[in-house]
Amino acid sequence: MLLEKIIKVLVVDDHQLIIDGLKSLLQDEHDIVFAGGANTMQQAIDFVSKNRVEVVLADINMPEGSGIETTRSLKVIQPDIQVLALTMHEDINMIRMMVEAGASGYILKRTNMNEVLEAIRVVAKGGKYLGRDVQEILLNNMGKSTSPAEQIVNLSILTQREREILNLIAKELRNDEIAEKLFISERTVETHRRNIFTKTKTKSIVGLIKYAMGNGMIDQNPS
Amino acid sequence: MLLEKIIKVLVVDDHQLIIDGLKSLLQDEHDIVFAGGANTMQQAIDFVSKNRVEVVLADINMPEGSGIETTRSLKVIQPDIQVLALTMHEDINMIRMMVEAGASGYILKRTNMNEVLEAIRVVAKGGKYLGRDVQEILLNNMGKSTSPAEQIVNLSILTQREREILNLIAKELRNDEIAEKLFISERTVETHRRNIFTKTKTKSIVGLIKYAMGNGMIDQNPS
DNA sequence: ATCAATATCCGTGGTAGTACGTATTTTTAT
DNA sequence: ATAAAAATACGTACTACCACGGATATTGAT
Repeated sequence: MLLEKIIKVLVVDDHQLIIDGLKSLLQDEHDIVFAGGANTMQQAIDFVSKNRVEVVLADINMPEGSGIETTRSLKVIQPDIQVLALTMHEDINMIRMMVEAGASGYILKRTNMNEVLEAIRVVAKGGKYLGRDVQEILLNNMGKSTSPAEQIVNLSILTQREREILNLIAKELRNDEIAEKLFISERTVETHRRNIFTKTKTKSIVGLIKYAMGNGMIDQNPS
Repeated sequence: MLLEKIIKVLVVDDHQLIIDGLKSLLQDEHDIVFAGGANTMQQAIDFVSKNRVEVVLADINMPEGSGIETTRSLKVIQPDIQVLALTMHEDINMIRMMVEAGASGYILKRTNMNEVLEAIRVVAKGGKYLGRDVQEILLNNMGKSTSPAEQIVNLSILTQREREILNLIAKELRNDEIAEKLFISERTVETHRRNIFTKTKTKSIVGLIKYAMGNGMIDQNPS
């Protein structure tokens, strides 16, 4: 192509190794350049504030801060930036929410590099890209949830307090221990707990923990 | 160096993207060659049966089959093979178990590529390598568990039945539902459950699910 | 032949979480 | 200024899970 523009890509992933790997892969392409890497959502926001990039290739399952919020922030800073979500988990709701938040594409880590390159080129031109497997998931789950509107609103994000409590639940604290720690009544903890279940559309702790781990909502570290 | 031998490396990871990334990175090194990639433990075993490799760089948190068993199998097929465990999770017990199973090194995905290359070279020479952060974790957790011997024996692996039940627990079935499904008494399920807790050294479902997800013991897929 | 591991089962009692409904205060957004 | 969202709190009844201690049948290894 004649007037091809070089696509500057920022890679966001909490695993440095993956950044290194993608850097190496992107460097082999003539029309794409690795602009930088970020290990946290905050670093990504900082980078985008100071440097112009066309595409952000971001793992959205990261400990601090959801990919949804970050995507919104990035779009505010640079409205024409294209966010390409990269994730291990094939969560139907997450896909919907990311698209809603302004992501231009969604691909799974199990896809190969060619597809990632294709996706980068498509979104850089302003197009939308959903990985083949993602499309399948979407098709297979058609109608499996209530109307997108209300659902996305509810699911979107837990409040700060709810996050805090979710993390303590994940640390295996009992309700009474959480109550003591936060200087609130055990009843309040119960209420928060119920709201967390409702918002995450989970019905048991098992489901909640899987959801939370899958969405990087809790720190894996024992501490 | 003069008589440097080329190190052939097999990369095992369920995410094709990571294999692609590591391939690209390894290709830049003069003394290392990317021999192949495998997406499952079985593929890895097949590959090693047919091809000679010096080092297996493997993500041990994969859905089907634990990294421990696979490491043992690989060492049986090619006793002088060096297994380098690569993982996201910094689980003290997993580290112990992998080392016990014959792994030559253990590094976290959040380390950078230089360390990975260093690790590959060290283990290829027959040395042992533990990532800096892994060493820290080991130091910080000194004495936090009982004598290694008994612990590893107990922890090693769940029985088939226990795995089965663990998976049903992870699917959010209640004890009575599991009992019904497996045509056994609810009491039996409770007993298995107790044994699973004991073996995994977890004390609550929350801990158990985190452990199981971290060690790839359960299928993430909803199905 | 015997031991260890696995898988099965029971009782009894205790505890933590769950469902449901309701309500007040504080903060935030318009 | 007013409405909506968030955080706080209570009661009552119910259920699932957990702790403990025991028991038996089956299998496989030595």
